[in-house]
Amino acid sequence: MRESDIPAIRSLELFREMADESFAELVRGAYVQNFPPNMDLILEGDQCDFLHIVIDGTVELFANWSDRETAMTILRGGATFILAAAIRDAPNLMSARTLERSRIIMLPAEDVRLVFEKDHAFARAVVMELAYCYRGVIKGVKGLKLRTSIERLANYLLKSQKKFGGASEFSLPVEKRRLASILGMTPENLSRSIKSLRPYGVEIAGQVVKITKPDDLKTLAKPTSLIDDPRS
Amino acid sequence: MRESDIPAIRSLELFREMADESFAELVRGAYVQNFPPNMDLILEGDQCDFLHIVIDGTVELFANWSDRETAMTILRGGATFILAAAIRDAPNLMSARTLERSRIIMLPAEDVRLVFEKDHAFARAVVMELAYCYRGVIKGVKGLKLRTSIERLANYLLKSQKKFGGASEFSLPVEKRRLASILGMTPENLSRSIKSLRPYGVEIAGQVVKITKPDDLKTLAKPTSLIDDPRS
DNA sequence: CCTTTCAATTGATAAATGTCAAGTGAAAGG
DNA sequence: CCTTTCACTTGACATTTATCAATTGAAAGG
Repeated sequence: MRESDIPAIRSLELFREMADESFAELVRGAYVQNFPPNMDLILEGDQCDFLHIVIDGTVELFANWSDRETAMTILRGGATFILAAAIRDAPNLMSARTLERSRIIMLPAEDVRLVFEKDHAFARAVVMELAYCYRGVIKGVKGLKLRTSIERLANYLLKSQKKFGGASEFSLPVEKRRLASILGMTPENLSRSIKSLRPYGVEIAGQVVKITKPDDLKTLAKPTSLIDDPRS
Repeated sequence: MRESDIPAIRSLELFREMADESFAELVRGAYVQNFPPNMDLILEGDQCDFLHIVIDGTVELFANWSDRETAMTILRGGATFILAAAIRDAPNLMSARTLERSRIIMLPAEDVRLVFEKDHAFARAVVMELAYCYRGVIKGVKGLKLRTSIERLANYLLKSQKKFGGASEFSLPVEKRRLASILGMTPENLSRSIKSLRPYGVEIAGQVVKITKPDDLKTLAKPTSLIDDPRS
């Protein structure tokens, strides 16, 4: 791995507070690698050998069952994945692939467990990260079970808008078919759902989203921090 | 709290390995209380003041949005809840109520965070528990997104059967309407789904489930450890 | 610049799931 | 023992969502 990657890793929340010595031990066995788009990184069911961290690019976590596939989440710079499996030394519950060319750190899971045993600050950070991820998934389940697909889409758009600083126009950061899968619907239905949001001031042309009546959209979406706010 | 409760708590995985001193500190501020059935314990959105542990009885975690409600999970003796919120000092994402008369330990969340800072063995146990819960929810999402409601029911029945030692006859441990909500369907649809499993050797009379053709049922359910095995 | 490819869309249809309105039946309470 | 209550069931129907089959359109590659 490049020396120049180290400060970027160190500054991630997961590694920020740990002792220099522990960090060195973690980084010693680390790989950093560039992957082309659409490259499989991890296969569901495999033993978890590395904790992965996305430095740059985009990674999709997905799962299969009986000829079906669903996107679980999409990760970007700074996100870790397969932390729970690495810590518990358990098989991966999800597969992972790159969507764009991506730069990824791989820390041997065994090193992670060893350092985790020794360094309390790291253990603390792991707990915080895991609790954060857990809460994220719970919010996802609430959305899936309590909302229709149109409501999920409406809330997704409002969330994206917020992420882009509230601009009334922004660009979808994922292909629509992946977005459909994330939201738990088919691409065909996403198309139709988008159309059905037109009366609420949503215009989507290609990747460009324009929200002209945010208040009307909010009336439909009824966003709540307990589902839609990624922090807290 | 009663002296007699202490060994039971101590023997839970979460507290088994921690130092005596830390355990004493945790237990000092703890409450143990008996609640009648159908008693609200926690309200979604409230700040999290206590880590809860079910000693005896049954607790339902559920969530509401816009006049809708869904059951998230059902907990029995030994289970902890609201751990992630307690650790992160964040608002509860789910509400909780007792289903039966239940005996519950409540540990002040602040004590949990304090002891967590000091006692590495406890921190380690918290991480293991959180990672376990995280993986449980991920399995739930996979079931919801990859399976139809009949497939979810079939797998639920097989899982229950396993829990009861593989007996061909056992009793449903929850009301059907709650089971329906857990599985993400309406009570009406659960009734019909049960009927549609009759060709696969499933007979349900009242609470009593009889599985006469487990192999046929498995062919339909296609259980996989990556969704249906609670451990690993 | 043309061709190819493939995501996205659209329409028609089917399947899954939810809603509403009655009924049934078993358990709890008087 | 009777009444009441309420979970559960059933049937009819509505809605939501998925599937299948074309078609469009934009981006990538020769």
